[in-house]
Amino acid sequence: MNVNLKQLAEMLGLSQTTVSRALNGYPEVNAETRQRVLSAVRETGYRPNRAAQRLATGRAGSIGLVMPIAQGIDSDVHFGEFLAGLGEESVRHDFHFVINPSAPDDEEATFKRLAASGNVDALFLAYVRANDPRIAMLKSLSIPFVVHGRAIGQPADYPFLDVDNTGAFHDATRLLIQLGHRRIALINGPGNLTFSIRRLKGMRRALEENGLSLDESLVQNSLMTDEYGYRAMQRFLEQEQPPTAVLCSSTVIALGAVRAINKAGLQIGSDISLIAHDDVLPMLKPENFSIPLTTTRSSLRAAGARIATRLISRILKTGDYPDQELWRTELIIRASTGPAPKP
Amino acid sequence: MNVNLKQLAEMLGLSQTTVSRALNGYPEVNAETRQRVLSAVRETGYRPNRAAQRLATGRAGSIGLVMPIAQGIDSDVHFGEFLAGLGEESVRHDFHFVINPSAPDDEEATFKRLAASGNVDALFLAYVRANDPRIAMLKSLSIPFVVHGRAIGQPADYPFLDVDNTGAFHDATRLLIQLGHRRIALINGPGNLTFSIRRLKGMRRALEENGLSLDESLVQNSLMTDEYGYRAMQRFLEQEQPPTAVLCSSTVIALGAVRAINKAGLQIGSDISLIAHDDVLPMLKPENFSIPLTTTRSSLRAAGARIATRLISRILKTGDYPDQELWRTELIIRASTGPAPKP
DNA sequence: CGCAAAATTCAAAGCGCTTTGAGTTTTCAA
DNA sequence: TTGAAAACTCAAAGCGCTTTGAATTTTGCG
Repeated sequence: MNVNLKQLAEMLGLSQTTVSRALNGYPEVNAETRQRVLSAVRETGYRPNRAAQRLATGRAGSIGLVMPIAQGIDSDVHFGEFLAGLGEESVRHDFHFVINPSAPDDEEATFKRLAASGNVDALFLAYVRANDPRIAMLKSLSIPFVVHGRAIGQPADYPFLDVDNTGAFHDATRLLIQLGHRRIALINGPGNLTFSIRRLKGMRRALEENGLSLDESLVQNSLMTDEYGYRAMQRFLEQEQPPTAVLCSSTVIALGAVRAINKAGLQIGSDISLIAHDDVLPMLKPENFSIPLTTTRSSLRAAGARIATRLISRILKTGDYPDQELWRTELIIRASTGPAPKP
Repeated sequence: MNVNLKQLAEMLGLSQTTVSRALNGYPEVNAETRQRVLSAVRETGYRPNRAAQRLATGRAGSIGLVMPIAQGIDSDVHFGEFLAGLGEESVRHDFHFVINPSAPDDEEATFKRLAASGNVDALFLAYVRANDPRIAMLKSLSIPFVVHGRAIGQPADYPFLDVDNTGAFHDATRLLIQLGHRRIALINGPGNLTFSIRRLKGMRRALEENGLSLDESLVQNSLMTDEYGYRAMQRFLEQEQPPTAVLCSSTVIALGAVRAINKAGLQIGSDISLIAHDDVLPMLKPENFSIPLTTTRSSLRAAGARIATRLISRILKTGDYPDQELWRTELIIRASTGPAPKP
């Protein structure tokens, strides 16, 4: 049914060597010969056997993901969305995944095992923590990797793709201040993850630049779920001096926050302003909220695709991508932000 | 660094054949010899080269997923959770994934391509639609597959794992009727998916068994998101004769429904009862709702793991699992259900 | 004991691809 | 025209495993 290289070469009256070279873009093949090969491929539907390629080249043709099974992360919407981007791009290059779920305390061992197994030729790390020991470990592993995020408290001398979280929340906070808000709350992601830390930092910086200081009682760290968003917002609103504005680290959190605000009988955009970070989840669009949300935006799916591209190009040694990227976010104004209410 | 079969065999003074057989559980190896081999493996940390195995056996060692990128499905929490189960189990057997995102109208072609590529030796299908043509296509493909769900309107003569959706919603509805409810609403998943169809059917049957009939205006089909749950519930409550109970096809939907109910100033469990289907999403536990939810429960992650087990056992021709499984759900009573309010 | 049968073990042939090192043919300046 | 360099093409050797078919050793029974 399926032809293999040998048969293809025979049909063309060429050697396997030449055909293989023609296919893999080697320069020492006559242009005309290459055309003949290519059109034969089209006719026969020839597809190289990946296992043979892998064996011959020593490349595994797959990327290792360690999927954290810590509570609330694994089946996180955010992770799924990221995965979609990664998958979309990988499949284009015929790359596989090895998804390795792992408990947090076993992650380092899992990475090592994965790298040693020879089953993957690149690794991917996400959910970076403050001074993440896993990065040093990855560096020692002599296998390409890209980190989604950046550590804190250690030199950024490794390949990463990160979103400018500090900048995003700095800009969002500044906007709120310009609108007259003075008490601003933050419903953040888990406190040990660097993106949460940086978002808080951006917020704090903007406050300080305007002579304001952060009220720690208006900061909440937790998993980014609707439920936590709801509870946090409710707690904030129960304070003697409730905030007039709130930042949410995800639209999923915003979902709960909005619910609490509505329940309290307050009007979003006038009584209280809300800005959420938008990962561009197709299932939760900020413009579909009853009051469309002002957001800082950065597509998680695009990030996944980009990381796949970079990893694959590194493996195949093609193309030339920057080793470190910091994506700026866009601040998009919708109806959930407005001037601070008169006291 | 890493030993290979040849070296291992040399160390042991055996032939590659014998070592290979010892490792793969062939019977014609002396028990003592096998022990020697096994302990040598432990000492050297020998791991067979998967690419070579794949080439030699013709098995790809991976499972193909077609990840729908239709709006609202791809990065669906439910899909992520399922994936976690699948991944957890696969990695245990050193199996890979080929995740192939695909637009709905291109899915059949994607499956075919995947099967023909030789890159996968089993396929997996989810999000089954009423008279799903993809099943016939899978049957024609001569590659093992398991369907998550079941079609409707064609013989169930293929391997599947399904949840008894009809039974689940039948039982839930019956409970509500026993509690005195007469007007019961349903916020369902997409109307073209079979699990939605069966849930409606279960509900309808329970109603009819009790001399009641379904009010079509109390049924809503849509993506299973918070937002749709909210809107549907709101619409129901605006009716002249609002329902006194509602069934939700997912806890995610329940999230929105609860929000709408609260907003309307109604009390869950007394003014209105709610039962949701619980996929056991770690991020959204029914017992954590402000009013804990009564649910029909069936773990999506467990389903993923089970499907992986079955597929792998089929590929390796080990073990012996049933070809068709229908999982019953549990009906768990919590505080969101109560007697119908007096009219 | 002797010999056929059963129990082990082995050498060698692939699996389908890449790549090395060696031709063979063309091209082009002298 | 000629010879060296440039441009192509090729045969063959792996990559590390499984598996076939044969060889060797043990076992069991007359």
